[in-house]
Amino acid sequence: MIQVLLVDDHKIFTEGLSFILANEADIAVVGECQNALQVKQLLASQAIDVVLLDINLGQDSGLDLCRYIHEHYASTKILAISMYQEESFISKMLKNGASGYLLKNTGREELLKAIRSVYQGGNYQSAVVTEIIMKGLSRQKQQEHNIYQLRFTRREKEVLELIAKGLTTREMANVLFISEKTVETHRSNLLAKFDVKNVVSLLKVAIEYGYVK
Amino acid sequence: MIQVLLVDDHKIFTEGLSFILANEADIAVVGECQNALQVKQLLASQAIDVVLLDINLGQDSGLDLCRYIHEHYASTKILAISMYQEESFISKMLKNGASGYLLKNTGREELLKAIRSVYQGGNYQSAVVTEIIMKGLSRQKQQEHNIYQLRFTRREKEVLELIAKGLTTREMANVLFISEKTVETHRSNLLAKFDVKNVVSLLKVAIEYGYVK
DNA sequence: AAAAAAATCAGGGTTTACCCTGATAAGATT
DNA sequence: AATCTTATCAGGGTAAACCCTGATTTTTTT
Repeated sequence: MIQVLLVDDHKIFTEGLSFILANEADIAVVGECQNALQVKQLLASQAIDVVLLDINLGQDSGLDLCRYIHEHYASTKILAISMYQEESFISKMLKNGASGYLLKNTGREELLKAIRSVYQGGNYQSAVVTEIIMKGLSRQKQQEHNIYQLRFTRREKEVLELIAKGLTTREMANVLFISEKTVETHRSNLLAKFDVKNVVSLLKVAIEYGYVK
Repeated sequence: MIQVLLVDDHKIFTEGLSFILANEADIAVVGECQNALQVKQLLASQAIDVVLLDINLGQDSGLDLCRYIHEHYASTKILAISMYQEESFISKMLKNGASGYLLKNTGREELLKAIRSVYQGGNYQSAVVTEIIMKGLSRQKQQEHNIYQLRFTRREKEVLELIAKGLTTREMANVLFISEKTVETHRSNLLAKFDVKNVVSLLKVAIEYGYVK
């Protein structure tokens, strides 16, 4: 009997999955969680074989939770579920210990196949996901400037957020207790990293790629 | 028997719903659609009582589809489902003919209640949604400056879009064949209407409220 | 220990954004 | 006919953004 835990902040989704899985003789849903805390508590009290984990857990980070589970419960397999087919998400989840990545637009059959596959120690990626990863890999080789894998320093993130709040250079300098010149440097670096020429474009791209909300 | 149609581009979600609803004696799921075209075709061939409609249909706009259904099949009730609790989304859906709005984090019980309620000609809003709408309404009354009902002139819309593309005043002037001063006037009017003090905030608010994508 | 990355700041410059007042003219509305 | 809205443009100013070069110190990585 495969002990399965469902994790998604959308209750109706986990309930739906629960109904789907209820029909399978070899699968038992032992819990449905809406947030990271619930998951940690449940894992502490009970052995779980497979966790169906949504990346987007509202407040909590599905990524962090994924790593947590993988580190603390090595034998528990994780199947990431997401509606986003961004390559960055997928590769991050896989790096953080997920044995598979499913999109929410996959069907019941594939879900069942994936659960059984990872339970037996294997991996499972849907065809679509595999394709995306492949494309990502080849893209990485070709073009150096990949906006999905930009890395920012602590300060750059802070400045980006303050820019998004509409603060001017002077205001940011006051908030961060650094000189205006330093703020300008960080902003300038951000513009270069995003390959844009003014803050308006910066903000737009940053929102578009989820770096700020 | 309530004839229900499920519309969501995430197959696994509609399948989950389908399983949930299968247990109810008075409800029959007569179809699951992943896009607008499928919905239109199915509606043309079959009478539907209630459509569970996700706002986010990938390519297609759930909003437009909502209006389409409401206009062409007046007796068909629409229950909007979304993971977003933005007041703008909710009110837009309700304006476009939805009889109710559910968040994806509502449970099975509430879903069933909502379906039966709208089927009988009523409306249904979950407590959370009601609260959000109320807040929105009271906000409208209190503060005269209601960002949701701002009206823009043709030029203002054009300038806003160009700003969002990151163009400078000069570039906009060239594109629109008007003087820089005129562009400045339009931009200035936009800043005033949105009640912000620079283009960065302008863009952010405009994106937030759906005036630009 | 050495190298790389990150954070800090400055001078000095150009460009763009932003603000205010004021004005004209065409088109829509009442 | 009178009014309102929209679109157009100008002068003249301040503030902010943006660019380039160059530099020091701290932190992190190798």
